[in-house]
This record gives sequence, C-alpha cells and structure tokens, in this order.
Amino acid sequence: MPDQKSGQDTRERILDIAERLFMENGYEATSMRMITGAAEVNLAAVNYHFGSKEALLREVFRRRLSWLNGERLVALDKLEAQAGGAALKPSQILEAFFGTLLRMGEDESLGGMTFLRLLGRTLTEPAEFIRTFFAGEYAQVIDRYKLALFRALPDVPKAEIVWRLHFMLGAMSYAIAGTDVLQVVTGCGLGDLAGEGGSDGAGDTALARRLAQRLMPFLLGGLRAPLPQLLDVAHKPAVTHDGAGVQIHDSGINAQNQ
Amino acid sequence: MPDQKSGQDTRERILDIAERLFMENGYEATSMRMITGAAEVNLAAVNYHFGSKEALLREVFRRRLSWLNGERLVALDKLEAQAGGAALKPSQILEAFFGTLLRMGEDESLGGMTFLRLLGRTLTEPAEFIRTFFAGEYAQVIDRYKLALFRALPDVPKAEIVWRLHFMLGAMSYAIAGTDVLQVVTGCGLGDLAGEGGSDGAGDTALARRLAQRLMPFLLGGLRAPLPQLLDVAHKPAVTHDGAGVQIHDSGINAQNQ
DNA sequence: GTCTATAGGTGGATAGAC
DNA sequence: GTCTATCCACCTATAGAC
Repeated sequence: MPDQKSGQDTRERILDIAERLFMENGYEATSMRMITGAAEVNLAAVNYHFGSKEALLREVFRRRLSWLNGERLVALDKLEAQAGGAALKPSQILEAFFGTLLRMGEDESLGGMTFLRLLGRTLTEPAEFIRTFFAGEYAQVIDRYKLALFRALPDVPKAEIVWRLHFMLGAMSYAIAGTDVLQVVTGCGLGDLAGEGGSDGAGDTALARRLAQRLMPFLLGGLRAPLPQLLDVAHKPAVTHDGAGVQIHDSGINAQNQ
Repeated sequence: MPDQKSGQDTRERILDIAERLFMENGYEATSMRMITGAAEVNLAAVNYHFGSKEALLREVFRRRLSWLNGERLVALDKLEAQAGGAALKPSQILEAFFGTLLRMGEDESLGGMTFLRLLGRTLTEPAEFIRTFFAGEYAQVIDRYKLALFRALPDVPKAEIVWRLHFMLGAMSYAIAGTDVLQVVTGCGLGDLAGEGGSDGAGDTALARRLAQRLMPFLLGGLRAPLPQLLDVAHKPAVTHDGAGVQIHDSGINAQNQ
C-alpha cells in the first residue's frame, strides 16, 4: 500500500456499501456510480481496488463466504471428532450447516442480515460468472456435508438426500432473501420484525434468531419425511402425493437417530 | 386490430421469447433489443404492444399467473365442496397449491419448465415494481390457502403456519429456479435431467413430474414437523434445534389428518 | 491511492413516415 | 401495425495528471 491516505478504509467501505446496494437492488440494477456515490469514493477507485464490477461482487462474497464455509468445516470436524467414528445425527448436521449461517445474521461484523439477504437473493441469479463463482466457493463444504448426510441416513437413497438438500437450501435461501410475496400480502411472517430495505437495527438480530428457531424444525421434518413412492407408470399426474409413501424404519429416522 | 399483418401472432411471439430470455438472463440483463432480435420483430413493436419493458414483464407473468391462480382457486373450491364443511387434509391443500403449479411444467402450452424457472428466479428479484405486481397477483390465492391451512391445522399457531408457508414456497421456488450451487457442484440432482439453459425437450416434462414426486413429501414433512420450543431466554444461540420440540398431538398431525 | 476527463458503448423510449 | 431513425441518459472502464 504505497502512497496516500486511507487505503484499507476505502476498500472496506466500498465492500460494505456494495454489499448493501447489491442486496437492495440486485447486481445488474446496481451501478458503480451508485456505489461510489454512497461510499463517497471516486469512480476510478473501485476499478483500482477490484478491477471490475464482476470482481467487486466476487470480493463482496468472498470475504464472507470464506469465513462461513471455513466455520462450517470446523463445525463438522468437531462433531465428527466427538462422535468418534459413529454417524452423526441429522439434526447435528443441519445445525452445523444452517445454524452457522443463520448466526451470521446476528453479527453485524459478519455482515448481519444484509449479507444473508444478499446471499439469498443472489443464489438464484442466472448470470454465469456468479454461478461459477458460487460453485467454487461451495464445492468443498457441499461435498463434506453430503457425505455426512449419507452416513447419517444410510437407508435413504443418496439421490433422495441430494434432492432434499436442494429443498432445504431453497427453504432457507428464500427465507433469508426476504423478498417473497407473503411479506407483502400478509402482515404476518418475516415482515413484522425487520424493515423492508436495509435497516440494520436490533430487530435484525432478533429476526435471525427467530428465523433459526422456526426454520430448523421445518428442515428436519422435511429431511426425515417418508420416502415418495417412485412410480413412473401412468401418464396421469399422480394425485397421491400424500404421506402414503414408504415409511423409513423407525430406528433410522424417527427415533434415536434424529 | 386495425391495419396490417399478424398482430396477435406478433404479440404472442414477443411474449414467448421474452419469457425465455428473462428466464435465461434475468430481467435487468435482458435488453429489449435481445428480445426483438430473437423474436424477429421491430424494436418499436414491443412498446407499441406493451408500452414499456416493465409492462412487458408484467404481461409475461400475467398470462400465466391468472391461469395458474385461477386453477388453484378452482381446485380449492372443489376440495372444500367435497369435504362438505369439514377441514381439509394438509396433503390435499399442498397438492392443490403446489401440484397445480408443478403440472404447468409438464405442459408446454402453459409455458412448461421455462415459465417455472422464470417464476422461481423472479420471485426473489428485489425490484419494487415486480414485488408489487406479484403481491397483487397472489393476494387472493394466498389468503384462501392460508385460511384452509389454519382450518386444517387448528392446533398449530397461525404464525407458525405462515412461517412454514414461507419455507414451502422457498423450497419449491428455489427448486424450480434450478440455479443453485448443488447443480454445478454435484452431478446428482436436478441437473441430470434438463439442460442448463432453455432446452425444451421431453426431459423437462419428466423433470417436472419427478420434481413433484420428490418435493411433495418433503413439504408435507416440513409442514407437519414438531413445533419449535420458543425460548427467547439465553443469549447463547440455542444448540438444540433437535426434534425435541413440542410434539403436536397425534390426531392433529401425524395420524388421520395428514 | 486518488482524481478528472473521457472514451466507447448500450440502454429504453419515441417521432413520424408508410 | 410496422418500420427507420434518432434522442439522450447512463453504463463500465481506462488514460493520465497529481
């Protein structure tokens, strides 16, 4: 850091502001000028520090995700060390994966709910460079947690576990995105705690904790649901998506092993 | 329709192309020129037929959502008529709400998986005009289904039901968006059936059906999960998100009433 | 590291002829 | 209803002085 003034300050200020604006408007709808204007830095400073708008977005995520996914690996390591070779309980695995994330929402120094919302909103962006970036950032963690779930649920087909991992990720990411129709239609729900835009109050901390309390049982219930009957028979769409599917034997799912 | 040529054809062609391109690139990253280029119509035609880019997006959704939400209301009416005053089973309600949507994915004339993906990707867009639009389109349906779920689960706090409705919407919308990290990280999952972009093959139909078979049990399992213990006590984040919560009495959740 | 100035391009929208 | 031509706001990125 050769010449003048703040340097590190400028970099961090740009990242903080970019994080908030990308969250509020999305990547495409946020211009460099909006960011530099709000951060009170020169337009050229962004390209000096990060190189391009794409690289800026990547850096906004990298500084949070490398911490998050590192913590997730540590949490899993710790659990597996405690278990001493035995399979983990699904609830432990979910707690390590989703709980670690949701706790970021309570910590402003880790981005708080601003980052959580940004993450939820960005995970469904179609832009190629974003998906490629996320794939790299998540590869190791997803792999480790997938294997842990396979071991925890040995009687559930692996493909089924992967599907349900999708669904769990979706339930969480949509919930933290906080953009869904229910928020506007009904007063009830996520909307009654945090303001719409980027309000960083004490309410956000409460929201993160409450969200965790609500979400975790839902995810666990979904993960442990009876397996579907896979019938590729009729052309008529199956009308019985009831709980009539194969019940997984109790020892594996409903009793001890939860 | 006064003067010349196709008229209706042009309108529909623009909508079809816009639907696909908005799905592939997102709203902001899709330009009017991309749309008119692919649809082989003049740039001015879009503004003539729809007035603006925002209005075009609204119309892309309106023609599908008015059908979808109409069907959802009909399905619920039918179920309630059959039940003759009794409360519906949660599985019936979910089937009517989510099954109706997922069946659109099997029908190319209703947009097929292209529309489903677009919907999943757009539900988390932060743009104000989009959220306002969705709120209006969904208001009636959400309200009716919320009440049906309240009646179906009289022992579950209404706030809890609304939260779980959020989570279910999220799991589904994320799954149909088909943009998540798992797709890229692992070969397993949603990615092994349909091509990434906008391929409209027979594979998409199979994908929609398979998705429904997998998703429905997951949602039902989450909806019927044991209630969380709501403890606003310690500052230490609760480490026991286990299934250790209050068990809802069997008659309401686990037995008949599924 | 910061700044001004600007290149070089693309965006949505419209006027007006046919 | 369709098309050409055009306006002009705004974008990302960079060159080059300090």
